Amino acid sequence: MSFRLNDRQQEAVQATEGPVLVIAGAGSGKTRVLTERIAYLVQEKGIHPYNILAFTFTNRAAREMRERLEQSSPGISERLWVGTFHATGVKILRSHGREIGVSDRFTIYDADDSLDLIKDILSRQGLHGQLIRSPRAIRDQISRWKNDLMTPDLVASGVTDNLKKRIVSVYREYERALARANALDFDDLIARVVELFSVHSQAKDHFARRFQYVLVDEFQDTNPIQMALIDALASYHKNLFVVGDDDQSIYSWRGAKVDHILNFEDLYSGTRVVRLEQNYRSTQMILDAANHVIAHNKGRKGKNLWTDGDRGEKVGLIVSMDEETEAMNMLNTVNTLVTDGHQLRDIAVLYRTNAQSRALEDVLKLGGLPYQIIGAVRFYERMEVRDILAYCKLLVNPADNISLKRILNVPRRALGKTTYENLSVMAGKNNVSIMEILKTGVSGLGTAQIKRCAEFVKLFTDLEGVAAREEAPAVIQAVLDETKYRDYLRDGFPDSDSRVENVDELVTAAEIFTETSEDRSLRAFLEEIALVADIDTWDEVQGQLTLMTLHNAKGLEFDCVIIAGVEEGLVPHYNSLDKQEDLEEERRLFYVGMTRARKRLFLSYANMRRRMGIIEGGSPSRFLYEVPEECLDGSIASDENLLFAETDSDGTAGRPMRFFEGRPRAATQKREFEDYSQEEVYYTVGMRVIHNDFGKGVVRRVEGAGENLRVTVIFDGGGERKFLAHYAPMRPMN
DNA sequence: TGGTAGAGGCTTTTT
DNA sequence: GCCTCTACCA
Repeated sequence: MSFRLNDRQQEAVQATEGPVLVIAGAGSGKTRVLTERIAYLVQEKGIHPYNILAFTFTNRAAREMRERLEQSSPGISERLWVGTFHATGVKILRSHGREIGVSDRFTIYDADDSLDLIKDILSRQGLHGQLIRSPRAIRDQISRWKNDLMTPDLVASGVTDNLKKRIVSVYREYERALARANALDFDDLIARVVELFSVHSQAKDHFARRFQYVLVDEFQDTNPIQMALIDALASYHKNLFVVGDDDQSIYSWRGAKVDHILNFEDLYSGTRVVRLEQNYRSTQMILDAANHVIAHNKGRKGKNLWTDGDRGEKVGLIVSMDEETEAMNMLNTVNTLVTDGHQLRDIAVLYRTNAQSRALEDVLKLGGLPYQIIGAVRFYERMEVRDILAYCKLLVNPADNISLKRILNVPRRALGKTTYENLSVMAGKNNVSIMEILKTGVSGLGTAQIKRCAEFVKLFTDLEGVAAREEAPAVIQAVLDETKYRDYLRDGFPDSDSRVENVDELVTAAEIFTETSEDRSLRAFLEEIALVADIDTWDEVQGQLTLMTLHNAKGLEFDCVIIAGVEEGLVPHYNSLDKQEDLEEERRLFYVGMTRARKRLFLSYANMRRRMGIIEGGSPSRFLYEVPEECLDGSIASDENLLFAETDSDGTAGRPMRFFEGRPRAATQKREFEDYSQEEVYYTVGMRVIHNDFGKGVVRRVEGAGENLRVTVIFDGGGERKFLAHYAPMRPMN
């Protein structure tokens, strides 16, 4: 990037008063604008950092902004509030939560804790298995309601069907259980602040007056509850500065609304709009490719990125037979790039789903290439780490029934399911926590159980003593020692070595935490790790290849980017084929991936892929065809039988828009498929077919082989059906 | 209560 | 294809 700000950037930095909307294209220097603006406010306008609040999307982005500010103006970041919505919510609730009945010792439930709680409620209500939706789906529904500011009462008023009613009752009970356990879930960290502000205007006034300037990064990915928080905080001074790019909105599934950015000017009158379209990151070739792809979206403000830098090399195309071959081809590509003088740490492989990392990982291990995966199996989600953390959470907040449930019988102490259920019922009857029941004396159980419970209470009270005296690392160490947890791992798990390593790693993490934090308590440590995302721990300094999802890559950039699995079914994903909005979000996701690249971009797809254990035929993503041919190095499926046809003339998005005539793969790529029977490749995803009973349709999935070859078809007349291809009166259309 | 085998779900993305 | 949960038996 050039040293001086360009005129647009300058304008954004200096437009300090009133609402400002910055439409910042990928690579247009928005992070720089944000930090320069804060520095400008402090240095030129004499604003105290205490009066400035900035929201970032990740903790990592917050840390980076702090570091940059420290470089240009030392000391500035100390009293400044920069953080994610969630971290900021926690801060506010710790100091003011009491006013709405939130104790300052509340526990944060992450997504898995929430899930455990929902399962607990379902089994208590005897609903397990009765609700069509899985606990996971119920959790996600509840989360969406919360993010839309819908309380159980509000939801209930509009619900008539029985299934929904039952889900609402789970929602209601979920909220009660959270309150009883003195716990807040992720969504509460924001929602409860909004509640606080609406119930206690003094609290709202306090913060609204304090924050003279509010800045929001990645504004396109804010959801209604976050918007409500922003609006409240900026309500007094009205100096709201938001930066975003509607083309990079990729979190609608988390409740984010692009409308917030599209309608910002209507929401805040007198908004000044600044557009940043000059790109300082990528070559013109990469920008051309990306611009053409995103131009296919209808719901956007429209922009065109340009650079006065190099034209650059064409976008590489990697075509492979299956995912293993794809992985090997990518390894080769990476090796070539390294030979060309690129560093491993400047190369990233991006993919749509975490599951795709597996094949890659295997090959990279074989190839001896150092790599780091962001987000595959999260450290803090590992079973053994969660066990120890459950002990810790319980020590900080004994009312946390879900954590108690997790560890009551871990390691084994003969306090199993039945005992837990009995205790749970007793606690419910007396309206106290399960720990309370345990401590005040258990009745109605056998003498053996009563004795075991007493032993558990003794163990826990001892640990409480340690927790009262010691800092986080010592407490965790005590938990490990006194529960003999390492022995439990060694005795019962074949892979105990890495598990023991993980719990030791947790102690190390706590030690590192105490070295850098003022508050060294266990509570502070738990709070810190509850909010870390995988991307926050990413270490870009090491000489390693980086692997991550397209979502995780938001806000990052690399010299070289390889996007894997650019296929129908992955990008765009199966679950997003049916609705136009979903499809456009997939396109934005692909666009985000493309625009991460500074110098070299590679797009890769495979003709076959194993998905959930089943081999499926894949076809190149429709998005690939949206990249201009002159930008591509190589051509997509050099297959003469490949036909181009738009099947969505009626506006129904979601049907693959291209199809193969006849049996292209079997006929022309026979050599590659010698190992497979012809039937396996006879139907391909995206192929047009005609069925005697149901008429015309499009193949959505192909699974199995031979007589078991199953084909899922979406029919033009609506409806999706699965057939055994061998027996169904169906054939490909010509 | 604990162990095991089999069933069933899952894999879209995450603070 | 893998992981988690459940049901059933010891």
